[in-house]
Amino acid sequence: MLKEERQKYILDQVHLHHRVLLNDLSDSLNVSIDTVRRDVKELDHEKKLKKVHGGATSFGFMTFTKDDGNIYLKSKKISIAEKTISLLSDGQVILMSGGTTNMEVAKLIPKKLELTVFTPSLHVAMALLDHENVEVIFLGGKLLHDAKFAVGGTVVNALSQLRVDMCILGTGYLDAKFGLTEFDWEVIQVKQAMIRAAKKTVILTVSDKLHSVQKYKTCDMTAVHTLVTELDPSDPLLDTFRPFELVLV
Amino acid sequence: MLKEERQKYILDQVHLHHRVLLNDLSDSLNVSIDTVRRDVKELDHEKKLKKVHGGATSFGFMTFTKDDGNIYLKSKKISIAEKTISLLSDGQVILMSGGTTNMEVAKLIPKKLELTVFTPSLHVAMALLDHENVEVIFLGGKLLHDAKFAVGGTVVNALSQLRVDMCILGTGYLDAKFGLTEFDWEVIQVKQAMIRAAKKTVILTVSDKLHSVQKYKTCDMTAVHTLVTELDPSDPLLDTFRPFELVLV
DNA sequence: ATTAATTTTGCAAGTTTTTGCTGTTTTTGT
DNA sequence: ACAAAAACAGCAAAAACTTGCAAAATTAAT
Repeated sequence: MLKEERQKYILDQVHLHHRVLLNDLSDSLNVSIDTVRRDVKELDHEKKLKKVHGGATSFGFMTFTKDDGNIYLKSKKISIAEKTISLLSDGQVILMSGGTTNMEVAKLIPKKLELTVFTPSLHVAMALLDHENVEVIFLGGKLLHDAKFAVGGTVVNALSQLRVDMCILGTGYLDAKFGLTEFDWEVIQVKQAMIRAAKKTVILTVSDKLHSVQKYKTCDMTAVHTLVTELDPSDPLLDTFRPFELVLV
Repeated sequence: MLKEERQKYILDQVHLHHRVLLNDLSDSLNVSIDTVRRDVKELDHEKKLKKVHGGATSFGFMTFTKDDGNIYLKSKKISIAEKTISLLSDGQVILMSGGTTNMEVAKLIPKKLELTVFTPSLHVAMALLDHENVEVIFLGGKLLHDAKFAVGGTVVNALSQLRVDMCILGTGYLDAKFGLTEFDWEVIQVKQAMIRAAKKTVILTVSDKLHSVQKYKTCDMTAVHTLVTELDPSDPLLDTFRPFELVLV
């Protein structure tokens, strides 16, 4: 197994579980603990994850300690959020999924902007309610304990009766070949319904999550209209996505 | 378990409950009290929380209780919440409205209690999601900016299809003659639907709100099965409510 | 294809961290 | 003031980390 594959696997595991133990990694990768240790050390140095005693955690893990080492990731997300907001205009009706990037969008919406937002995310809803001129409609359903996100038939059903201007998907992994993928089946159902309900689909993703594939597929790249990352639109990392009819913001 | 996980759990608990006991932490984390003590000491040194004798508190809580003189009100509500929890049992399906008293109930639910809870309140939903064994279903709809509470046809509609064991109404003013009253018309609609959907109606109210009347009426006293206040059930202040078939907790 | 240079990997010895336990001191409530 | 609970300090075992080094694998060059 190549070193790159290993490190990618490690990153995926960290993103998936928010934390990993070096022992588990060494076990499932069939390499010595030293090798894993070195890999994690490297990834930590590249700010891709945070090495801790006995394992590693993702930056998003520490929800309450905002001023730790994840300033990099946070600033990326804010940059993405700012770009996203330029896509919005008065009177629009939009859908927003969950995720920390969408949270930043919700927080940064200008006070004067008049919007109607449907969302199944508790956190996003909460953040949106700070804005007097935003009408917030929560898509109710069974809530996932970890993601604070509503899933299930009620949500999908409610979405099937909507036809909104835009749908902003926050989390998720993106790959030119495999499209948008996730690791939670129930979330997939909701996101697919969101895409169906919207005229345009906007994907927000930090560049770390580009060229990554997870277990389940939400949609093809052809379903995506706009891709927002913190990278410059001309960045070569985005080349594989150019064949599609995307607006790279 | 990673040290980081532990500390995150501690921080989450502190932020959620505003105060934690070292013993409880040691218990639920399955580590020695010394380890918890060291963790809290560290977090205190990092200014993430405030260590106090026997436990820790969040910074926000301290200022809240000191500046606001409402420690009394808060302790009243906690007392009410504790009484309310004694009404709950494993496997029940219940409805919870919003309000700070219901929030306290949501926070204080024992970790082991298995419940299914429907609620239109963002705050209550958030607090409930802390409990692994509680299934939380959010009743979606248009959210009120101030109350963080879902109202409107969707909520009422969803409620009309439910038949649950109990409905716990948190806010509201109570009077023997005029029944339960509110000042928000849209909230009334939802509460009425909640009462219709439940076999039993439980009202939580601090004694300050007894014998008060607001603009709109939710229901008569005859619709109420149980009344929970911080007062002793034999308190003469409750005399006017005794003619009704109430359980005074 | 073979050899040399470079990188990567695994191992062992020594160091540091973490954790639970001991007994002692301090704090708290009555 | 006294008993109970909590905090502290020191200690020892276990787990995790570091470093240096040699074997193995990968890459580059002849």
